[in-house]
Amino acid sequence: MEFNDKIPIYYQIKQYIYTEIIISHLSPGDKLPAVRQLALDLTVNVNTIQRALSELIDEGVLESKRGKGNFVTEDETILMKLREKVIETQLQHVYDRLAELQLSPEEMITALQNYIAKRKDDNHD
Amino acid sequence: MEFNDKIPIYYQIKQYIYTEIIISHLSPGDKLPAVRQLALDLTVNVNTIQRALSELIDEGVLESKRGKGNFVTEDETILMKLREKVIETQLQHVYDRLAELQLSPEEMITALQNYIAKRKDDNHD
DNA sequence: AACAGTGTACTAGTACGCTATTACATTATA
DNA sequence: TATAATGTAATAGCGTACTAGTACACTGTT
Repeated sequence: MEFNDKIPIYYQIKQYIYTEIIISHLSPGDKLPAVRQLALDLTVNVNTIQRALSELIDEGVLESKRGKGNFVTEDETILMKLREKVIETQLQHVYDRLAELQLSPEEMITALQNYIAKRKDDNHD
Repeated sequence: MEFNDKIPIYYQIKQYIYTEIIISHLSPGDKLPAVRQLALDLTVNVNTIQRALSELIDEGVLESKRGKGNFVTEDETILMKLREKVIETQLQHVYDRLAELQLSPEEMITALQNYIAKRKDDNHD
């Protein structure tokens, strides 16, 4: 896994787990890989994994069962809003930044459309 | 100025200066406030300002004149591409993140449109 | 009961970003 | 020429992120 060196690794791991849940690679009640295994997979230290997981546990996204493992919560009210919340955070970020650069909402839409079109031309995907 | 504590302050200051140039609060050849003044304005240490400025100087966006001050470059080729480059970086970021979340390009557009509509409803601006 | 697999906690050490402070170099000005 | 204003450099100290290593607590299995 590639990490952005401007943002704490534990924070990026949180985003990664959000993603895994949102795209249903992890489902409610699923057991996560063991912390030592995650550390190997992501080539970071166990403590860094633990830092990320403990925050997710505090948020109620994960549940920890000592001796058993970490599990995706089965609390529907939390999971239902997760996708919407994560996506909205991204949109808010790009909106705020482009607004700083004095783009109008209409210009933001066309800028994104043009960017997507350009990617297709460049065989960017 | 408010800083995101997940990203280095010097890096956010770079973004701030990019913005000031792009929206023409700073024009080619303009003198920046003195480093000590900037430090006061942004309530950070002079060294942190210096860290940001030295990278902008390396990039050719600013020019340093010892004893005189720091100035926006008059090199048109650099400034011409600055706006496009900064905006594209933002679009790339949101595109990549939403693609991770398995949104199609079409869904990204409508998601942004809906977000903008929602902001208007909420009197968000 | 013993063992393996799990999460959790703690310590020590390294690196980096930031602050505070001091000093120095260059330029313009009084 | 002296002084003020500028950028530049260097040091020391602090907090946090990360790593490495060790130990402990709980659970399930043999």
